[in-house]
Amino acid sequence: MEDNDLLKVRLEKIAALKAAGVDLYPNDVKPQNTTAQIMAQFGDTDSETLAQLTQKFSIAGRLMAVRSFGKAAFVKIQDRKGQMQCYIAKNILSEQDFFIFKKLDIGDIIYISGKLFRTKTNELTVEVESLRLMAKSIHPLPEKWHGLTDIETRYRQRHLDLISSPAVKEIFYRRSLIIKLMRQFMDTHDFLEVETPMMQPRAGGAVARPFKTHHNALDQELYLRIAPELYLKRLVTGGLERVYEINRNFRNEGISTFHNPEFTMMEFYWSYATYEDLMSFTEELFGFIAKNIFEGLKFTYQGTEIDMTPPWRRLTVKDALLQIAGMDPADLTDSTKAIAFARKAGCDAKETDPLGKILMAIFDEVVEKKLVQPTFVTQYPVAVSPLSRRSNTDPEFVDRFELYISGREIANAFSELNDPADQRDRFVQQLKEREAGDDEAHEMDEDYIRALEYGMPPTAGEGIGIDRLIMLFTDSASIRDVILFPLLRTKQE
RNA sequence: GGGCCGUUAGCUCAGCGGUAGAGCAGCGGACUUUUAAUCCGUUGGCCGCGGGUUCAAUCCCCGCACGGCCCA
Repeated sequence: MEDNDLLKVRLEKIAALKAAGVDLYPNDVKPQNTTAQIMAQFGDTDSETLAQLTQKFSIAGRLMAVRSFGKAAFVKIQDRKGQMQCYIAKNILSEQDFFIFKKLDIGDIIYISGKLFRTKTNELTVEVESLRLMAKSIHPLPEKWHGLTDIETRYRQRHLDLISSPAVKEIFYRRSLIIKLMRQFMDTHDFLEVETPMMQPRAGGAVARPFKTHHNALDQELYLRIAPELYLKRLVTGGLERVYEINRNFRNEGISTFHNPEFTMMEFYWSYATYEDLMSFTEELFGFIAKNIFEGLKFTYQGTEIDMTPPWRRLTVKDALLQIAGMDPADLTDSTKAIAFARKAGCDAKETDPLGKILMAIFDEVVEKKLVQPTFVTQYPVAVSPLSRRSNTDPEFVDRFELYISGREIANAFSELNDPADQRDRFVQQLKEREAGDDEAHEMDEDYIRALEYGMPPTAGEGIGIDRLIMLFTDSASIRDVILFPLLRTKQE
């Protein structure tokens, strides 16, 4: 299924260019300027001053528009930072260069050089003195005005999306900036950036289904990691004390506007800190990013103003269930009552489930979407937190929080469980749930317990979903809009 | 996994039981200061795929594929 006629025309042009001795894919010219740099430097310079300039400028990029008058033309060249208008005139170019210009198509990569001037309408423009074809394009680009709107094509052929939509390009520039800012913030606070295994013999550190793979030489099953947690805490035990990792996690679960099977997470561990320290730290980190991007702590996400001014709301899971879900205090301690409430709220709950799990199912169904402004939900049931430290005030709950913004979980953090005996008990409990049919329950990890037995300092750790954070800071409705190549089903012909 | 929606020219979209339309892009022509340039002319379609209903299907029905949104 090829665009036959359009392709044929371009192939004829290629033949004509070749016959005239034109190299279609040279690599011997380097542009000395970018469109953005010229604009920044001469955007305010008047015509008279420009006319005095003897300096030549050269830019390269994709030909995006041609307005031709026969013997002259205005064209737009787009490079990584923007677009610039250029003026082509037959009496300025060499005969060969003008011949090449006439054979160009929108979408070709070209190089031009010349002097700057202002047009009648005062637009800063390069008067082209010489021109090179740098790479021939044989497929037509999306329409110039509407651009590319077909969502499937946008994700499958992201190059077309990036070429035709400056707003998309802007999102990925901002994504890079946000991650840079996070690194800067962590480095400033004396955290060490590390990399831990993506392929693990046991997929631990979170509650999720893993992807499975196989190493041939070792003849061993391996899992793509669902979290780096257990490795990062080994490093804390090893004395690194403050570590962070920004990298991909893989979870073999459904795809939605908030879930991609591979997603980016920043996880960090901070010795001698508690989950309460992490709340303040998170407020500072998010504030640091927001101030750099928005020059303030308030911004709009999908039509709703989000205010990141600290301190953020803090409430316990229990209080959230009482105040927001409208549960009765008796429902929180009685499994039968909790199950009845859960069923009424429309979530499944099995009689065999521990109470804590049932409560969290109600939380996810009823409370989550109502937490629009930044909110730390604290004190999770121990049953759903196999790696968190028990609370000193109530051992059935743990010193943990999840951060919700715009009704979505953005971060998960807790004071780490560093008592190896308790950790073993938790793993044993998880094994029981696995045997009861919960294939997401955590596996036993003897190596990890052994590491804890050497003594891990009291530590707090946090994971922040980078893609979701970037959605928030780019006002994106879908996680696919902040991931360059989101997973799609392979198309079969 | 379920529900709803979409798939028509390279792109953006109309059409809707009687055999395919527009704009942009392309091609030919005019034009040396345009800004989605303009003006004249013009090429281009397995109407996602497979069945069915019908004298006749892009249109109605069923299935499939891919995508979107919502739900689990």
